[in-house]
Formats: sequence, structure tokens, C-alpha cells
Amino acid sequence: MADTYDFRAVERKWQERWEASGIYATPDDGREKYYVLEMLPYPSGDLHVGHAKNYTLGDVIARMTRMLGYAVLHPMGWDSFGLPAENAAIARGADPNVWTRENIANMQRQVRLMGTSYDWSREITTCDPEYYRWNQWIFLRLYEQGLAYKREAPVNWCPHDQTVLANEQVIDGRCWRCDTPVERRNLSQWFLKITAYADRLLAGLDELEGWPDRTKTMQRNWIGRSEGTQYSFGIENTEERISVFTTRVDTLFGATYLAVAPEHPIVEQIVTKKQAAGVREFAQSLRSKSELERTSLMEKAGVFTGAYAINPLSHERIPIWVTNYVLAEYGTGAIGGVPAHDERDFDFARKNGLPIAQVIAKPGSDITVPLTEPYVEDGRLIASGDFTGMSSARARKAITERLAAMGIGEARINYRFRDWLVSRQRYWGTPIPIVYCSACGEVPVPDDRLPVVLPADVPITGEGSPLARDERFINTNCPKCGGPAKRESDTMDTFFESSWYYLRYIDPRNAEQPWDPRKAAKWAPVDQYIGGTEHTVLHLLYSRFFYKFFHDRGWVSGADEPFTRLFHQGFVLSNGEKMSKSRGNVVGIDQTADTTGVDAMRLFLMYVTPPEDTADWTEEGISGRVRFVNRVWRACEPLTQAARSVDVRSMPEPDTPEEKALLRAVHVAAKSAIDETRSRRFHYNTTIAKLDEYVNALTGMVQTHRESRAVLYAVHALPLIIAPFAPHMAEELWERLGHATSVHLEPYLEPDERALAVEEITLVVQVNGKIRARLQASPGITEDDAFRLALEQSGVRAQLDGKEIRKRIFVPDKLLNLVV
RNA sequence: GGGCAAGUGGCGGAACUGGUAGACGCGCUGGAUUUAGGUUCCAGUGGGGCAACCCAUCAGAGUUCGAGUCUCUGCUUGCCCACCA
Repeated sequence: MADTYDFRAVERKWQERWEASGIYATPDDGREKYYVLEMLPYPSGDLHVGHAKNYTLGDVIARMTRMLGYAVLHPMGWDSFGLPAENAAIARGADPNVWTRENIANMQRQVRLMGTSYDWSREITTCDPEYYRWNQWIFLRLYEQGLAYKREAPVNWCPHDQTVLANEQVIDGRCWRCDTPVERRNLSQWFLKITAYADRLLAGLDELEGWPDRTKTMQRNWIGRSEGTQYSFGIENTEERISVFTTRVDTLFGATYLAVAPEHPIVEQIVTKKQAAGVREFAQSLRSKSELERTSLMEKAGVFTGAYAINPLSHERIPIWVTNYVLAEYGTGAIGGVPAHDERDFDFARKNGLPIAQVIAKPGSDITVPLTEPYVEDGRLIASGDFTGMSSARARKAITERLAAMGIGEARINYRFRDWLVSRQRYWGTPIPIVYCSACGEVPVPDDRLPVVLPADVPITGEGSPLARDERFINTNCPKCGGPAKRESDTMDTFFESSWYYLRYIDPRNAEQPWDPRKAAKWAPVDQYIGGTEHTVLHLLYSRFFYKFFHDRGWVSGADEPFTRLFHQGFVLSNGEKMSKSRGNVVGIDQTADTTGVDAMRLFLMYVTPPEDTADWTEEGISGRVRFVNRVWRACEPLTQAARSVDVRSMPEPDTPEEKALLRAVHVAAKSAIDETRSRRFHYNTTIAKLDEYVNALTGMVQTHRESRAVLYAVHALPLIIAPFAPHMAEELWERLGHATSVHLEPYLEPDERALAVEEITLVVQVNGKIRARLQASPGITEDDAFRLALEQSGVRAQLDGKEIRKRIFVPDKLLNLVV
């Protein structure tokens, strides 16, 4: 028996050699490009097998694509700004920079340990001044275009992290990082005008055929486009008007009250003396509540302001209420309450004894019976003045036109999502390159003074903004007038860095610009992006926004979407449970590399489930792949000398059915790997199953057919075929087969039609759809021949039993169905 | 409450376009090798029946010569959104 396979020695040997020889450098020749990218990791510490699944998938795709003849770009870097580094500083006095660099060093080591094929010459680290200077540069370009602006607005404040959050970072009213209920505060903050791209962000989704539908749907819902009408109600005894937005202007005649958000500025002006105390108390009670309490408070409540509005078409006088269910941030912060045709308004009107006036009739019913529940569908208008009798759709148009003619309304599109709040009151991030001068006001830092460097040795306490307290940093001179000025003390949301990093990889050492547009024209966009579902809205939406902006500036060409195809990998459980430090069940990379080997780990992760599904890491499961690795070694290694003489690019003719079957198994496996790659299905679990069959066939023959050309060919082809999955063992066998160059730079094994062809098929014979016989036959057998053979089968004859055959269904090489 | 996805052996899964359900692996059972354990190798492994056969892809209906796959209803699970006017 061959020596047992020493995976530790082999894996270390090849990782060192690949490193030294730089075989994974991105080629820049005439070959077609392919850009494979896994989402930029945050360097939080140790990697576990969950990370390994993500990087293995990307690596298998990169290696397969490389062997299929593409110029593959497969880079790696570190999303290294962010709160964990600061929290480490607060918790144990660590320097965020040192802490981050140590983590990066460790994670980089572990990523290499997984046998990945990254082009490390393109590595980027977002907390490097040479990276974030381009953050600042991009920020200034957005600023010039009016797409970055500062304004005071009610924002989400996390009291634990002591910073504001983007809307996208508030999950169920809680901070996405620390789960603390988020508060509302009125603060002056920097925003990026992502809403200016709303329609293009929506329309672009339709073009993204390589994206999961779920993800596209979630982005559509997040953007939340709704078409409607904005119009205004007059207020009795004043010149003031209140604007409302509605998608159902056809129900206008059914408005029986007007509801406004407590924060609406009009409230102060219109509230009557008598009602003032009650309204103030109501607004106060809401203000002191966290966002979470307010949204989970399903009970609708409100207070009458004492004021009345006038319906612009019916001229009815309706009361104005302050309510908790109208949101200040959406639409105009006020609505016309139509209880008969809206569930929320119905609910509210019932609780507060407000009238319910039906103005839409269900098609086919003329009679108006008192509504027991709101009728929210379209219908035909009743009791609606000139518009009575119209369909809802027609009335929406007609009423909008009437309001427009009166000068008090217009068609309007509203979006649910808000501009992206990008400033953070934290230290470990990119400084926002703006200076405040008492004479010149808000002044952008000129490009030639970038980067605005984040100062070192800043005390971090977790209270307030660290940079705001740092006199060395804050005090500067105005770039315009040279007078004393103050720097912006806020830093950027870390999602800013990750919104464009994939372009920096294309030209990572460019000192003149973030990237050369000519290089981007070649390498962008990313062809295959791989990452978790948690970034469905945040990172993926922001990146799409940035890319469209870059496209508009001419910095990228072609399509205006950054990621042509997107794949969400599933996560990894440990014995059915979520991996966590507190459970003590985290399966680490170092440990796995030492106990089972990296090749076995990679094979297992690709084999256990399709890559999009949740995988379960178990001892038994991984042992199956350890066995496989050893089986391959035992089958191939002893024959590597003998197999040297075989040309792997020229398949031998089989002499026996066994050899034929073996050659077929070889080519079926190769074809599966190629098909899964080209179809972008990536179900390599089925490929590895076919590799099992290949190795099983080979194992059965290596002892008895040592001299067989087919066996030696199968031995020689195996490292070529498993190279993307088990790169170390493949390389070792390849070397022992007498090759001086890397198997990873070889073309993949081309599936041979002769090997894939079968000489005998199994034809299923059914009677009335039930299987009664299986015939061995040559491919291409005719229906008549099949029928004749079928009638000779006793099982078929017994079923026919003299009955009349009414119909014959013949599927060539598959099945014959006789209907009696 | 709304939306989307999914339910196949003891387990992970295969069957991609309606055409041999359960490939491949894990586990389990028996045997061989071994001082023993482990390793390795061989055989078996959805349920029922002596057998011919019958029953099986969450449940029920439908379409079809034929349904794991298509349609409808219900159940279960997972994820996402939840006062967005």
C-alpha cells in the first residue's frame, strides 16, 4: 500500500510554492476577462468554516474559470474601518489601528491557509490613507454635484454606539450592530442623495438577470416607489393649506377627517387654545418613546386639534386630528382620512367616532349597505360630484387633472427610502473632507490636500465624538481664505468604502486617481459576486448607486450595474446549531487545517449541500471527504510513474466495457464541473458525487488493470479534474506525474463526446403509465423495434392480456408507454 | 397581517427541460483483514409481501398516456417586510 497521504506536508509545501511563484497573478493578455469577487470581509479576528465556505466557493469558481481559459481577476482585501476596532479600544485600551492590523495579519494568514488563489498584489485595506483618500475624493465629487449635502433632520440615534445610523441600519427599530432600541434626534448630518437615483436603481433591477429574485424584490420594496397625487386642503379661517399625498385620489370625496403627524409644523399654528394642552401632551408622549415602542404600538390613537380643513372638491368641512399612525418622514406628513376605503383610517375612525362615507362601490353592486369593513379595492365612484360613475382608475386621472387645474395638486411619485445618512460621530473611519470657516462657511478640502489623515493617539471613551475633542485635528486653516477654521469631526459610514472597493482592485496602486477608467473599461463590472443575504439592501444598494454615479461621470463604461451576477451562499452550522463563541462550537480554520486538511474541508463544504443552502458541519460528514482524499491518493499515487507516459489530452480507446465505463466516469465528472460553472448554478455537490463514482471505478481497477492505458489515463486526468476543489493534492499528484508547471495553469479536461456516448440504454416499458419492463437496447432504437421487444416481455404480456392497445407513446432512448 | 421560498429514506442530498424516485455521501447491519480499537476491503440498506407484485416524494383534489416536477386548496417550516397613505 502507498504511504498514507500526508496532507499537512503537502498543503504547506504548495502554499509556500504558490506564494513564491505568484502563479495566481492576474494575466493581462488577450484572453477574455472574468472578475470573481467575494464580499470584502471585516477583519474581526479568526476565520471559521463558515467563512471558508464563502471563500472556497469563490475560489472554485475562480480556479474553474481560469482553467476554462479566462483571464481571471480574483482579489482580496479588508473592510477595516468600523466600530469593533473602537469597541476594542474602549474595552481594553487597544489602539484601533494596531488591533485592526493584527487581525488583518491573522486573517490573511488563514485565508492563504485555505488554499485560495487570490492575486495578493492587489490586496487593499480600507483604513490605509492611500485607500481612504479616494473615499474623500469621491465624496468631494458627490459634493460638487450636489449629491452630498448637510442638513438638519430627524435621524436615528443609537444611544449605545453613540452615533447616528442610516435607515438601512435600523432593523425592527433597533441598531443593526448592538440591537439597542434606536432613538430619534434632530441633528445636522451629512447625506448622500441616493433618492436622486431612485428610478434608475429600480429600472436597473429589471436588467439584472443574474441576481436572485428575492434580492431584487427586497430592493424594490425598500425603494418603495408609489405613484399618486399630492394635493392640498385649505384650513378654515386661515390662508394656510395642508398638503397630503395619496395613491387613491379617487376616494377624495370620502375623506371625513384630516390626519397629521405630531411633528408636522402646521400643528403649532392651527391648534385651538382649547385643544392645545391635549395636543401638546399627546405629541410629548410620543416624542419620549423610542422608535421601537412607537412602531410596535399598533393601537391607533389621536387628538383633535380643534381646527377644520375644507375638502377642495366637495367643500365639506372636516376635522383635523393629530395621530400616531401618520409618519412625519413619509409623503407630506399628513393624509386625508378615508375610513370607508382604507383599513387604517377605518380603524381610527371607529375608535374616535368619526363618520364613514362610502364613495367607491364594488363593481356590480349599486346598493350601498353600511360597511362592516373597509372596501379597499378599486370600483366605481358614488357620491362623488362630477366624478360619480367613473371607474377608480379613470377617476384618479380626472381628479388629479381637476386639482391641477385648480392649482392645488399634481401627480407625484413618492419613494419610501430616504437619502443615505453617511456621517458618523465616531473615530475609526474616513474623515469627511470639509472645513468650516467663519468667513467662507462650508469649504471642501482641495484635492491636492487629500488625504485628510485620521490622527493617531486619540482617546476613545465611547462618549461623544473623539475627533471633535481633538484640538490638533479640529483646528485648521480655511482652504479658501487661509483664516482659522474647524474641520468636520464626523467620519464616514463604513459602507462608503465598500461601495466602490471592487473598482480599486482593478488599479490598486494608482496614486493619481481612484482607478484608471481605461482599466475599468476592461475589468469592470464584477462578473460574479458572492456574499451573504444580509447585504441585500445596504451594501448592494449603495454600490449600485455609486456605480451609476461613476457611470454618469464617465469613470466606468458599459452597463451601469457593478455586479452582473450575484450569488448568496448559505451559512454553516455546527452539529445543527449556530456557531458562536458562547456555545463553544466554532470550528476554526487553523484547527481544521491541522486535523482534517484543507482539501478535505473544501471538498466537504462544496459537497454537503448546494452552496446556497445552509450546511451542517459534523465530524462524520467531514470524515467522508477525508476518506475520499485518501482513496484518491491510494489509487493514483502508486501509478504516477507509470502514468507519466500517458498523454492526458488524448483519450485512449477502451478495450473492455469496464474501461469504457471508467473513461465515461472521467468525462462525466469533468463535464459536470464545467456545466455547473458555465450555468452559474455552482451545484458542485453533484460534481463531487460524480468524482466519487470516478474514483470508485478507478479504485476497483487499479489493482487488477495496472497496465491498462485507460486506467493510467484516468490516473493522469484525476488531478486535472479535482484541481479546483482539492488544489494541493492535485498539484502534488501532477508533479509526481512528471509535470514541471502548475496544474492550476493547465486548461481543464475537455469532455470527449466519444467517452460520454453510451452503447446501451435502458428503455422503460410502461403499460398505462406503470413500469412493466426494462429493455437493454442500442441508442436510437426505433419505436417499432422497441414495441416488438416489449411484446416479448412476460411482464408486459401479462398486463396486455389480449386487451386492445389504444395508444403508444414513445420517447426515444427513454420510454415506451402502451395505453390499453 | 402581507410577500417570497421550501417540504423526497434514519441524516445531508440527487433526479436541471413532466418520462427508471432515492445518484453520491453519512449512518446502520453482516462479513474479511487486524492482538484489539481504528483503518481498509466486500455485501446489504424506503415500506410491505414466499412470490408475481403492491405502496411510497407534507395532506387532499385536478391536468396528463405518464406528476417529486405543472394547477388549485390546506398544513408545516424558513426568510423578508410589517401602520409607507
